Amino acid sequence: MPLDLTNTLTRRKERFEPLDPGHVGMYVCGPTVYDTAHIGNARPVVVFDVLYRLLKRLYPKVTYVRNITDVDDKIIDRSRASGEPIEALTRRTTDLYHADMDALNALRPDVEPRATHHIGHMVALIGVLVERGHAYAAEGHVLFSVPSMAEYGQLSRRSQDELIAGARVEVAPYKRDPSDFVLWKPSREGEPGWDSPWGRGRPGWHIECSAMAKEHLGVTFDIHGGGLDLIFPHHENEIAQSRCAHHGDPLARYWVHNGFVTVEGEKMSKSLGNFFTVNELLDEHPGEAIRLTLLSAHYRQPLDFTKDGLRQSKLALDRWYQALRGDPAPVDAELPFEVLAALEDDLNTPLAISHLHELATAANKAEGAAKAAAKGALLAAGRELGLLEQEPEAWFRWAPKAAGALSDEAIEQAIADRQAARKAKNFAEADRIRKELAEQGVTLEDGPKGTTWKRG
RNA sequence: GGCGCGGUGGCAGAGUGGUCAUGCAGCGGACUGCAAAUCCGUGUACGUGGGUUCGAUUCCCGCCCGUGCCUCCA
Repeated sequence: MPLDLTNTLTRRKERFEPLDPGHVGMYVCGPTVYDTAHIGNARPVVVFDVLYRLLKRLYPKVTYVRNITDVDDKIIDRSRASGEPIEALTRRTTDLYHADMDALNALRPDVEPRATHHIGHMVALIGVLVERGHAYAAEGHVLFSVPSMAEYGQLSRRSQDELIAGARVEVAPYKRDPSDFVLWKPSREGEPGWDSPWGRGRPGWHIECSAMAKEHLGVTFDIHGGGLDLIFPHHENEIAQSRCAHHGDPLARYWVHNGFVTVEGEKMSKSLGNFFTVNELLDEHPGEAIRLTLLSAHYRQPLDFTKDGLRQSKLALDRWYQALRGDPAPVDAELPFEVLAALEDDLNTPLAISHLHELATAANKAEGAAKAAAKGALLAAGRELGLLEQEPEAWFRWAPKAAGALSDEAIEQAIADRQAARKAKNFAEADRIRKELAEQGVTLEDGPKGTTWKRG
């Protein structure tokens, strides 16, 4: 089965054909490490993690590159405001980012280049652009000359006239054209800076991705991903820089963009107070529930992130883990065809999820060897989505961080007491214990093989 | 203003030119000491007005509503 992806370049769903079927390259724009990741940052991570897993299944080798932007004005501002040195700030937020994304079961990329480790490549790239007349130096800055590239605007479908008409913000005096953008800017005393032919300074935002993508994936590679909002100006400018430096060769062949996240129907913003960091969500919700919520809408659709959505995701996972409970499922089962087909059709994760529900129903109904096989199929399907990666019992024992939850031992003891009461037909006492546990968020399930329990 | 996306049953959310999404919630049943979990059954859904068609939620046009981007925000 072939893979189809919606390519922003053509605005159409296209058959994915890698340059080299033996080795697929993918670049996704990563975080600027100045603050903890919020739920909007997590969506592309999870979406492209699903794509990465799928590509690894379909092709013998995949190189997934996701950068860390560790030089940026926001970092400088934050450091200045808090007094935390830049190195400490970027290291701390990078570590937290890793921990948070790990908790969402996102695989680490194969390469995670840091902008500060690629300044030399950026300077070299800028040098080529200046040499070829696509960039010019002015007042310590180096600017990309947008009018020098006839095809500028293809990805975002903007004509240069529109750009100029839309450039209402104040235009820096050193710009020859209002749409020109910064490749290199001067650093003042106390700001991070590197020596360059244009004086001590630091790179503009877009150039790092051009430089690092070239370094780790070559001039032209297969897939470039990121959030919808990056189409313009970031990706448009990356394309301009890279193509003009590389004799017009394409940068990426497939551009894949995920939709935005809103929270309870509103755009997420700090002023509205609906700004959720992944880290604080993880205190109250299992990582897999957050991940499933992010995958419950198609990646190109807007996603409204809600408490109720999280609750539903938790219930869905409860259902699947319930189906896996008991005798362990075989871990080497084949991925069910319909799940693979859903993912290959432009990463249709909601459809894949509906198949997981059907697989769970089938597993619940089956008996004996057929049950084991059905559980294996469900497990394989879940794992393909980066879900169902823990033991069912561990899942059901999960407790929110803040909860003064009963210990597992206390619960087990209460269950034993209740069993004794039940055996003595003292159902009033048995029900009292069950009610008491229920008030602590613990649900009991009496089965033929004894009583099992779960939190939440 | 320019470019774009979307309006599906109580909720979430796929999809399709002509019998089924799926899950949650609800209702009924089986199972259970009672529950929980599980299973079975259960719903005149596709913003609106036209058009194309034997037939449109699905294609085309208009309208209404919502929403995103327009220089450093994933």
